[in-house]
Amino acid sequence: MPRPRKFVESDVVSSASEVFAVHGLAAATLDDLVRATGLGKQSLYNAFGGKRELFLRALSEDREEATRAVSESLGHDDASPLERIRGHMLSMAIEFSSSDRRVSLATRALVESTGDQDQLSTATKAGIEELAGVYAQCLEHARENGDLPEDANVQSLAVYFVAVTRGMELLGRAGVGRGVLTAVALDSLRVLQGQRSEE
Amino acid sequence: MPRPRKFVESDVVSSASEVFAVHGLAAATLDDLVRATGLGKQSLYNAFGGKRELFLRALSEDREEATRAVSESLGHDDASPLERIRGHMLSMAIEFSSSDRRVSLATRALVESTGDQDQLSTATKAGIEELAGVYAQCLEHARENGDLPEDANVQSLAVYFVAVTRGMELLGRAGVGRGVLTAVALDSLRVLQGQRSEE
DNA sequence: CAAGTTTTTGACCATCTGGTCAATAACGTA
DNA sequence: TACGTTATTGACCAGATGGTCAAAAACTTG
Repeated sequence: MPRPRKFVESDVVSSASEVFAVHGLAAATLDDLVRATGLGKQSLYNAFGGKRELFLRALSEDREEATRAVSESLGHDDASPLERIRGHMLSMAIEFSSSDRRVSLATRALVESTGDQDQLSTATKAGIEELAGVYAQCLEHARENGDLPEDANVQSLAVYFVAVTRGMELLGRAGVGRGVLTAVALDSLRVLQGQRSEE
Repeated sequence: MPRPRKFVESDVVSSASEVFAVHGLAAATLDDLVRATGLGKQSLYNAFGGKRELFLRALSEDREEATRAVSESLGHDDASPLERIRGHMLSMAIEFSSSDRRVSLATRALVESTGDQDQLSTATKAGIEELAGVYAQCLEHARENGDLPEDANVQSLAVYFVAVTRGMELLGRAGVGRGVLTAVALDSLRVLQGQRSEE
């Protein structure tokens, strides 16, 4: 009976995501979003509720996408777990030294969040933990493989890799070149070598 | 002859810096700055030129301060170079897990910069390189000490530590706890152990 | 084909933004 | 003490912002 929507929600969120990745939450104007999505203001409002809510939707989509991508990158059976991590970090170095002005929505959310408990930072923290979980899984496999010592702290190493990638993202955005970023990625992998029991 | 200023420039920049660290450039309202600095809008404008210019001043002060702090932290003779880096990273873990909502202006500048060549990102890149230089110096000493292999890539390791600290900052802001952050810091140091010649 | 429901459209608005202007105040000097 | 110079003050502004409203449009079903 009702008039059907002309748009697909996920497409709209995607377009919005793009805008947010370039401008951030505060700096993205409602008009940017209207232009990018093709919807009218009111339609946007009806479907999502406002700029902030739309950002949260984009953030959660981004989180899913990021997790999925890393899972795939680390989950293949084509190489040993450690080699997969290596490949992953190297591809990150390439991605982050691309020239576009995008910043992951997670980083945006973190930087633009205002409170300790607001949706932005809690959502992002959850995303970080989710991502760390993916790394941890791969590292755990490595340990079972004997590529990592028995007592390696898989959990903290996982968070460590999240931190390194975050840092690489920022450096890339600062204009640090691909060569340097790749060297950083390679350096970061050394924590996995010669892990001796001491801590 | 002229009427003297009632304020000290560096104090004003400091107060402004505080505001920017909490809100960012775009989100900090001129009114916030007026309130925090105690100056009138026009005085601010006379002395600095505008919000953006004031931010750039704050950014450059922040950069000096950051470099100075790290230099001091890494430059003392109280311990071996490697131990100093260790101490530094651990103190970073503590700093970044403090609960205030500050974000370094460098990170702010990076995230809020819009172009490839704008002042924000170029200033920040210079800051990163400066910081990396400080790390590099300490690492070089370590190498001379024999604590690092002859062929260790001091330059890229230096950038690596900048990346890790940047990542830790973000994670800390996301609410990752002090214990985890400390573990990450300790992990990050392992790249310095067992550096064998391979690359 | 008409009714009912929801989307869409585009005009509208109160508020706040960074920034400006002209008038006034304060100081050192002559 | 009067003058020249600069700082300060507070009113002011054009533009943009996120958000809202009421009317029109579009589709499905009975």
